[in-house]
Amino acid sequence: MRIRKRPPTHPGGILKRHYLEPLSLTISNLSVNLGVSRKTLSKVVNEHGSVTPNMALRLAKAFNTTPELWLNLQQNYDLWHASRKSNDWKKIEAIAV
Amino acid sequence: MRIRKRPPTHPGGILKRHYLEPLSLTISNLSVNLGVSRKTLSKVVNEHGSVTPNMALRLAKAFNTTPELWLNLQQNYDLWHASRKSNDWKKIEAIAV
DNA sequence: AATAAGTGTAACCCGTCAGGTTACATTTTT
DNA sequence: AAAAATGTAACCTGACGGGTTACACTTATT
Repeated sequence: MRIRKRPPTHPGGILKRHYLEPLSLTISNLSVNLGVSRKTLSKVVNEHGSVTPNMALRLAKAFNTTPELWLNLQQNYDLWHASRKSNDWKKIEAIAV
Repeated sequence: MRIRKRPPTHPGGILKRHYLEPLSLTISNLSVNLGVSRKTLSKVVNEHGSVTPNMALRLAKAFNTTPELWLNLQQNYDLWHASRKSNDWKKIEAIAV
């Protein structure tokens, strides 16, 4: 499988650069729109929090995207970090078919 | 966005029907191969546990698949259930562009 | 029939994380 | 200068991943 050297973009970065900034939306403002706490949204935007399925649904509604867009970004991010966190999985032998 | 009426297949179901049974692999057996506890694997197979990024890496190694295969199944499953769990997100208004 | 293997799951432990509220100090706008 | 926005700490609750041990039940296997 392909292993990137650089970490995949965190969904918070996309949210910030492609939505908040172009639309002049503040975190406080958007948090109200999304119906989540300012803290929760801030954590996501600053890449200290994850886009959960529930959050993905909210972002999708707010920005007319699919929830999968956000979840895929998060998934790639999580997968990359999981593959670095430990190396145990690398030693697993393929089941003979 | 598309809303399925029936819940997406849990990755555990795929694992069971497409890998364990055809290969006559037991849960105990595979759990050793994957390097996880029998309990953890049993929960996944019986759809009472999730495929985490770490587990996805293990399954991918064992069965020569991509980790994304397993994570996407889990993602679809989680998203479907999240969309049913509450309806708050449905009331969110799209940000005017 | 008897033994062995596989299984589901409960009880218990631990650590992590989502998400909320409140509060404070700092930065950015207006 | 005054107002708004922000990052983040402290604290709480609830959920969940993952591990071990143990028990009862089912399925093979001998």
